Amino acid sequence: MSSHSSGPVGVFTFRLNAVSNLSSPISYALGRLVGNVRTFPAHQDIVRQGDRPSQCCVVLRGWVSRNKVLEGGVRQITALHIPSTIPDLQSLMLPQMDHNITTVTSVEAGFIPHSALRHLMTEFPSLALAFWKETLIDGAIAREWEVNLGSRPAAQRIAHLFCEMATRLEHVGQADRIENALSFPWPLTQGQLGEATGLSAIHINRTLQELRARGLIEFTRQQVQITDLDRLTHFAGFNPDYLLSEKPGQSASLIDAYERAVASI
Amino acid sequence: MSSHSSGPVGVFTFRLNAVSNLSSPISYALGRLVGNVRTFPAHQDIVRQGDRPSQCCVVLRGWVSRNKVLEGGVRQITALHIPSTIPDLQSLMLPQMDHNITTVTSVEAGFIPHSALRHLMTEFPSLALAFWKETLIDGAIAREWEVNLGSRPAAQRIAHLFCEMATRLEHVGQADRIENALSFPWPLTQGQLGEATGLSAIHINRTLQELRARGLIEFTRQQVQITDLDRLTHFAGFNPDYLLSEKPGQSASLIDAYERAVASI
DNA sequence: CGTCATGTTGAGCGTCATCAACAGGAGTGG
DNA sequence: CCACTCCTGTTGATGACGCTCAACATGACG
Repeated sequence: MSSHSSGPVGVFTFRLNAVSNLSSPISYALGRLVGNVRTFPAHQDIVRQGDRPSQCCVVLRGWVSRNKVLEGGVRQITALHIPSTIPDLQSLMLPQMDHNITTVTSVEAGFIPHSALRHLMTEFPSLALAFWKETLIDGAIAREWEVNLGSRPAAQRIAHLFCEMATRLEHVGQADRIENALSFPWPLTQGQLGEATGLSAIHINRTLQELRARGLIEFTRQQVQITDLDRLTHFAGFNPDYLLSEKPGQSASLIDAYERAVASI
Repeated sequence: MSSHSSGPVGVFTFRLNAVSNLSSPISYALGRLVGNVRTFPAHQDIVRQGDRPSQCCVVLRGWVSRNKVLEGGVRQITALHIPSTIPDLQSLMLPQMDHNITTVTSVEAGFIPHSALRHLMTEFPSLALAFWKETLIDGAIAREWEVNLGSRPAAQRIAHLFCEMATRLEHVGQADRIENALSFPWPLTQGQLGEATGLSAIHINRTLQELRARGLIEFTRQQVQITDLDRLTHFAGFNPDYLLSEKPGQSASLIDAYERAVASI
């Protein structure tokens, strides 16, 4: 537990320890680098396609989306990010952003200068491994979204997204489970859900009604309730393996060993 | 230039230098680790979903696809890989594969044991940065595929894939350019093209005819010819920036500096 | 025998339009 | 200061219509 665990940065350092298996000194140092914390309103770009950031953004509260906008104005959401992640970490290695980072809800975000991150990476080489692993998991999620967009009909596509977000939210303690039922906040409008699934807002509306009629999900404003997770999982063809290809803590040994090996040179 | 540059491993070490900006000693060492080179027939899995590989696969000749198969038997191709890449590099960090690696053509592939890669990464910490960067570029390509699958109509979707592959192939010298025309090998059947774009094989067939009728592309068996790259680029809404978010050689300074910084500890 | 080609049919989904519900903000009067 | 209205923008809901694309044919070509 770092001294930051109680503030807004706490969720960040907590995740670094639990999910990314970073050792406490590294996550503590990272947490201390987060500065310039401020609040963004909903539906606002934090980073834009074509930008060349000199700092990275840490999401501390709220949801953000990765998205690209086509010439015609159509927007495709390619990923959803929940708190404690660094959505534009790639700008450290790829200077020009290929997509936008946009707030979904009101968002509290902090910033870490690239220079500080680079310095910390030379001090703790295993940090690069942790970042690489984060990127690999993002990649696995992106692949599953490709399958969703390319191969599943509308109802299953929406259901699959709900399954994925339910799993990810529960994993960071932001979903309430009672037996086989799961409820969690859902800040996306039907229009945004359409942008994420490649469907029109109208068709989203009708398909949601179908899912409700089947008794698979319920909506109370800003909140989704999955009545029977097993049924929804089966309906959507959801397999959670891709979200965390290993049990938490398992890769700690690799990262620790790497740290010791480099330090001993 | 390593001593391997003339053999099949040459394309691998060449790309490590040119694209990944690895220094010659590292790429030379990596090239030496490639062993057990053998040839796979077309349409065969090299690595399967659920596998826990203990080695990584280096594609030396031919094309492979990343793909996932749904319960109903529908296959979604999420990425295409051309020679000189390591498609299952992620198995170093995420032990369980979330997707299949399948040959498209006949493929020559070599293998590097995880243990050797891990050892080399402790010897050259900047190798992790290079691998991370590769993963980030893969991620940028995956995002563009998500946009393709979710937001573009059939004709533009296919045209966009042709633009992407033309650019990537030309980048490694496997496309012939004459003025504004570009021709390159195209080993995918119409069925596989459908699996990559989320369209039925029949609709692929008809849309290809439409593209031919518009004079945008021509087909000779196993070969695609883009008659006017600018026109096709405009038609598809293709912007090549995401493929290499920087000019080759630009990130060499970061990786070199990282190598020196860690070595000087 | 796999791949490409071509016709027919219909389901799935997009587009356009309208309407209700709701949340702010400005102004008004109490 | 608070309550009430009016206005406006956003979201969700619903109907009518048309187009894109999938499903199931059946041949033709290597």
